[in-house]
Amino acid sequence: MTVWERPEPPTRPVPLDRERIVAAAVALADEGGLEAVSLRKVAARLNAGPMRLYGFISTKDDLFDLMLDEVQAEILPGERAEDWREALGGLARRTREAALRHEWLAELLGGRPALGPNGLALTESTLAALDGVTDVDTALRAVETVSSYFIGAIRREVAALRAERASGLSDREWQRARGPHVTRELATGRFPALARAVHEGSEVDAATSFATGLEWVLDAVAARLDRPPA
Amino acid sequence: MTVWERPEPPTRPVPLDRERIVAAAVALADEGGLEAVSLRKVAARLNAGPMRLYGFISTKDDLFDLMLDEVQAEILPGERAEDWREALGGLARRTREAALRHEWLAELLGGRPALGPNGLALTESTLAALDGVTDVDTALRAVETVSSYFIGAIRREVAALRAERASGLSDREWQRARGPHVTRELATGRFPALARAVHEGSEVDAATSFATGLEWVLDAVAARLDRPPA
DNA sequence: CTCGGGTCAATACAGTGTATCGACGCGAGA
DNA sequence: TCTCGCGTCGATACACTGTATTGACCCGAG
Repeated sequence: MTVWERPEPPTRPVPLDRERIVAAAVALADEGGLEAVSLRKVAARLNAGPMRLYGFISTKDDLFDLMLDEVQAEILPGERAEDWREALGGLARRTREAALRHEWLAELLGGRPALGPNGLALTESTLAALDGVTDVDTALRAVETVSSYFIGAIRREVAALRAERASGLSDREWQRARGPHVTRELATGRFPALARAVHEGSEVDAATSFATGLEWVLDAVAARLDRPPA
Repeated sequence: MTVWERPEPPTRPVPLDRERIVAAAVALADEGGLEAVSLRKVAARLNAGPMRLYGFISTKDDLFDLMLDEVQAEILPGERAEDWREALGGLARRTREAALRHEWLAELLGGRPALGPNGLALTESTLAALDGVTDVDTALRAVETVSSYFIGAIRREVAALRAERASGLSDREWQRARGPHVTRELATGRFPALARAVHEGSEVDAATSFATGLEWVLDAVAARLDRPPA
């Protein structure tokens, strides 16, 4: 049998692993949001059939868990934080920055327990920064409170960002009255306090708003760390 | 033509309105979570075809907006709050309670601007409680900070609740080590601070954990209200 | 050289959101 | 009273989703 008669050996499938899968999914989400991530599209990016993925994940939620853990690697602190305040504040700031790079992160944050390796490492490093500063219970409470704050804040910020983008309005216009509908509602006089806030409030950018709230919460933690728990 | 020959007049379609649609959607979500809400199923509950809904909403997200506004009605304060602290704290507590009644609320909270009538009324009443207590800017910052806190906290709590339920583990077991996987990870010794926290931390129920963090944040707000802004 | 096992993908299925379109009942005008 | 147009409703259709099943096919062991 000559070469010409023998068929070309079938192209072996591209080797796959979770890393590659997650990378493809993250890329897809960065481009089109979480809803753009479908098993078919992820597989297509890897020149594979959709069913191939089920060797590495067993459900689509698994993929989201992996994606969350993946970006949490970006949030890990560079070097050991100097003090607890820097550790907690840094965690909040770095999470926010990651969420601005990957807006879909806001949808996942707090929505599922983060028990992947990076998620655990993140909790570990945060708790470690509070070691020796207080008792375990207060430390846990502190981490929970700060985490709750920045999860909520990031969520709100990203939601506002998207709404603004979807409305096509400028930054300023949107922040002022949140589109024609709210402007109209305010004009009815049924929401005087809200109207005053919108008209008299000075516009602050999201970054400083986030930072301000964060400082408040960190101050609250500091107040509890100073005295022993009641 | 006798009666027998004339066909029965066609059953006129059930009159529909947004209220009915939203009620059906909320009921569906209460039973099976947000993902159980499909336009087909909502319509089926109302003895209507799916397309019928498009006269009242123009997209599925619209339906979510309406659902969010609907439950926000449950969060509206009964009577005018005594002081700002009661107003902000009450808002947080009532939101949490609503989220425990409607777990799907956690998925929506903070995910979209709440500009429906009840959402606006909620913001109005909250801002009104701060009227005269501080300047507009500080009031806005206070509302944002507290809102961020409880949105994040509720999200975390509901997520934990669901994970626990899905794992089939008991309350205690789960809270202790979050399932076999984390137990194994902790045993490796790579997460000493986390391990200490899990083993030495006293278990607190979600309600008091929420309340504690809330008090901290409210204290932080109080501290800023006392002195004029820097 | 053959056969068994395991891997991969094609097919299938039930379900989704939404666009299109055809039929049909009702109200207005003759 | 008849008719016509309009507007409303739902059947159908489409592109897509996550996932179960199944069948083909390659590799390595006997």
